[in-house]
Amino acid sequence: MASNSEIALKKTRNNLLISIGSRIQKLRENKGFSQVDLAARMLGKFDTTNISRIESGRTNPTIFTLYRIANALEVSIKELMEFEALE
Amino acid sequence: MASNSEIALKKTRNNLLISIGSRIQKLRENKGFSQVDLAARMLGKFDTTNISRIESGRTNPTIFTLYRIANALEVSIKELMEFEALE
DNA sequence: GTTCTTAATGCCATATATGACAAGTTGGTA
DNA sequence: TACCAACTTGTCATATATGGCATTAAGAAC
Repeated sequence: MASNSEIALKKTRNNLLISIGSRIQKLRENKGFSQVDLAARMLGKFDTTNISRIESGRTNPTIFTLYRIANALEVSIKELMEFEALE
Repeated sequence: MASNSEIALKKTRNNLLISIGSRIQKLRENKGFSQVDLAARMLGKFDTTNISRIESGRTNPTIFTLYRIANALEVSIKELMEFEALE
């Protein structure tokens, strides 16, 4: 069974992932890129499927993935991290 | 066989991971924490083994892991990302 | 109606992050 | 010498990020 702290940790994780996903989506749309555009601009291969999953907070991306996303969006990782945390 | 761009991508990844690992180590040592201390301060479970691997750039941590590390080090994720890029 | 773009979602395979533990190393201190 | 703390490294299992592809849905055009 899941303890209260495990549930709280999962909520913290979900809030983080949703915040970052929203941040990415916002930056992407400000640039006028589609998810396909963004994946195409990234270093190496990256599947549009995963862009969708990251933007909606369904996966927990690695720092290298976020680095490549930031690069494709022409912002620094620091700028990518300027999101408002959900409670 | 690995193409030139695959090799370049791997080098980019390694440089990123080493930069972030060094940044974490520096912040940790400034706080006077051992790796055991840091792992103990993190939300949820985290193994000291993995602290070592992250600090030396041998693994590609997820954003949630970095979030928990930042939290344990009492800095924001943005501050954690203030590292000097290699090369 | 159809067609096109965009995005979401489901499934499967592979690579790897992490958990967990044992063993080795290094530096200090006695 | 021995001991101890901090760290590294190896191995294995499990969870999951990502690659890849098919399908679905919604909206905008025509």
